[in-house]
Amino acid sequence: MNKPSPTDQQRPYHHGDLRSALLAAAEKILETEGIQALTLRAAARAVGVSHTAPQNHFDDLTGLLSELAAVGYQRFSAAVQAAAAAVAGADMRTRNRETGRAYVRFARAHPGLFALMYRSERLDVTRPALHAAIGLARQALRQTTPSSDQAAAPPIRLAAVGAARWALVHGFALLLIEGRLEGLMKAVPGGVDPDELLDAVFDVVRVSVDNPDV
Amino acid sequence: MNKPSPTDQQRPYHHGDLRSALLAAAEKILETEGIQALTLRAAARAVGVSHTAPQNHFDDLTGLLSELAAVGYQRFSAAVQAAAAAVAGADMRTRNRETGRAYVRFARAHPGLFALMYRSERLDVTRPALHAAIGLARQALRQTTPSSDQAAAPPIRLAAVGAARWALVHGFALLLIEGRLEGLMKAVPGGVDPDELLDAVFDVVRVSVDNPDV
DNA sequence: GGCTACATGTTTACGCTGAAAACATTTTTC
DNA sequence: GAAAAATGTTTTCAGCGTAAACATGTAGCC
Repeated sequence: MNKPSPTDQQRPYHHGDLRSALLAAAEKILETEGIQALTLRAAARAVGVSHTAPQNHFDDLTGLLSELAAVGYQRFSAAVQAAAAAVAGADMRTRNRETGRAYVRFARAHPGLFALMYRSERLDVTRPALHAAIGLARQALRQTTPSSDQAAAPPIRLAAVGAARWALVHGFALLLIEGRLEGLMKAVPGGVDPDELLDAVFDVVRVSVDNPDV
Repeated sequence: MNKPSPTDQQRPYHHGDLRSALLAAAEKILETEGIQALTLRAAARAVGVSHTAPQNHFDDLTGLLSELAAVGYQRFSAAVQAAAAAVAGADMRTRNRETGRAYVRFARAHPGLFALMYRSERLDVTRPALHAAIGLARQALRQTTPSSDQAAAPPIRLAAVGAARWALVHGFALLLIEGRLEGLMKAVPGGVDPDELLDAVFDVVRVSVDNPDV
């Protein structure tokens, strides 16, 4: 009805790349204002589009969050893989430490995104993009624990090694970004930063299929 | 205005113990329908009270969630402490394993509550009840890692031991209740249940201030 | 070139939610 | 026994997710 006035010629009816713009805006909101502020309408507002426009690209809020999580998993996989590649020749202990560092580094750099990625109640894992991205991440992580040196251990022990490494790093990352390690870190005379603490954790932990303990 | 008719004499104007009733209803909703269904109004409906009545006891939604989390921390502390007490005489490795089992057992028994307890964006940690309950839990966990045998190790190593144990068990619990360990568990021929996997994790992990590795 | 299908945005509308404000009913306190 | 406080209710408002109807631009097809 309204013909475009000279001042709003800038904005054509079609955005051009609304999907990407919405994802970028959503990530920004997630990292600056928290996940409770990340709404469909807020993302639409940030891009300057009507509040139902996102539905065309993501169906509903779960869709937007899932696609955003998929982006997160892709970046996460790339980061882990790059870290693993950088120490490809080293022994397994070094490789695991380096990928663990990358894991925690990612969580610290994108705390909101990382938390979203592991908040399954808001995600739809059957979405193709998310499903694929999670598979990619799984693959990136698994390649770092090939246990090529300890081939024929009991399967449950191999599974336990994988679970232990994952749990250790994942738990550390989550506790860290939730601020739960603050007390522990401040209790050390002189203070410790997260990187130092993580290194110390690696120094203090041994994960092996042939653990001599019982 | 309306005098009570014979049929609703049952419900006096004052509930009697609305606060407790709301907390119980909230927990039930949390565990059966998930955290996104846990609203002030839903809790009020479940108890059969006006939708603003909860405000008198919890101010707002953050208040309700925080008080519920406090209840969770209290129960959690009791469970961990009971587990520790049951093996009070044993060596440290046994004590840590047993408290770790209790940690994971609690998370599995109350997955919604456990997730809420570590979802800080919805909680107000300055609430006295929650603050106190978290302190209690910290204390219950700390008493299991006194490292009485390794007294004079570098402080950062002691901190790392605590962080490592916590991260390992916490990460395991979270990955487990989010279903992220399903693949790992199914990959083991014959199948594994979470308890077995956790035991295997403990078998495979060694945490010590004097780790000989480097 | 023109016409039709489709993709992409907008407007409108509805029910749910959190929350504040004004009010009603008990209980407690002095 | 009256005043004050605690506890519930009713009313109201704005923000949210989502569906439906509609508008506008794009792309394929003849």
